[in-house]
Amino acid sequence: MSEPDQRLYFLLQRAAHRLRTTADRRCVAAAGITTAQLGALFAVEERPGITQQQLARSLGLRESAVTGLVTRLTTAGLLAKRAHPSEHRAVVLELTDAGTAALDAARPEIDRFNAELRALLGEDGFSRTAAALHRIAYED
Amino acid sequence: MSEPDQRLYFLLQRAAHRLRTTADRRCVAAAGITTAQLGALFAVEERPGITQQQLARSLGLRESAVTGLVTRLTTAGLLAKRAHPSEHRAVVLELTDAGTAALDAARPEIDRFNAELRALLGEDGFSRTAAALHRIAYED
DNA sequence: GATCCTCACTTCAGTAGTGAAGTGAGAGTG
DNA sequence: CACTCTCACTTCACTACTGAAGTGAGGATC
Repeated sequence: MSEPDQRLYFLLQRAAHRLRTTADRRCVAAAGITTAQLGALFAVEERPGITQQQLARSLGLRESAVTGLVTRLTTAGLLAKRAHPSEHRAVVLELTDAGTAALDAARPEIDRFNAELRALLGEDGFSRTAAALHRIAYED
Repeated sequence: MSEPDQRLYFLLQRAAHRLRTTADRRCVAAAGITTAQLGALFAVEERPGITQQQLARSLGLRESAVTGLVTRLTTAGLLAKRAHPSEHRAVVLELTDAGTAALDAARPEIDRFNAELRALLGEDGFSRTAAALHRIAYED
């Protein structure tokens, strides 16, 4: 047994990058969208009428990143922007039918992906890792 | 106790993204480079004379990504490209003095960062998480 | 000696993000 | 009624990736 790699930061980036590229490939093949776009669609599904600002907070991104993401999704016809009823600056987001369809097409693929991850780490390792990542992601 | 978040993939991306942005900010403040660039400098320090192809493999990136990364680092004067003695296509990478200096300036900052992570997760959580991430990053 | 092949590296278009600066309609204030 | 302020959202320059296609000097083949 060699000593374990102590640079958790680089390990985390490596793992995240590897997972992202393979998940993106599979997700694009299954539904024509990336996992970043999928995350946005999930958030809108969960909270229809969400604003871009709220979406940014929910995804942990800056508003400028969301502007680009939403632009790509509306251009692709998966998301619709409408004026907010009371807040003149705000925009209200909703899934189109195509957006719902893409979500449905992607769901089994990402479920499979998560299941593979669970099998790789084992039940215990999976939940322990999830807890640690949750702590890192949402600390404070 | 609410049920734990089961979507490990999104959790991992969230955690990686959050860590990356804060680490990048601190690393840029301390040494004027990003953590991606720091990773490349580390790899070259560890194996002077490495080729771009080997660097790509070592970082888990495509060669096209390394072309850009190396270009930015040579432009910044932190890395030097030389012709490979025997392989006419290959390029040999070495740290400049400024590169070594940047590495030295960044090292305490990333050590501090890792220490904070270790404190956040606890000794056990840290090593268990590192093991899980290692499995994900280097599976097969 | 011309021809083909190999394969590090490069280039290009696209996605995905930061962070700083800008925009502009509506609310609040005098 | 003009005047400023607020603040979602946008824009811009940049870093950082992928994946597919291109480049070109040197070795192999005939």
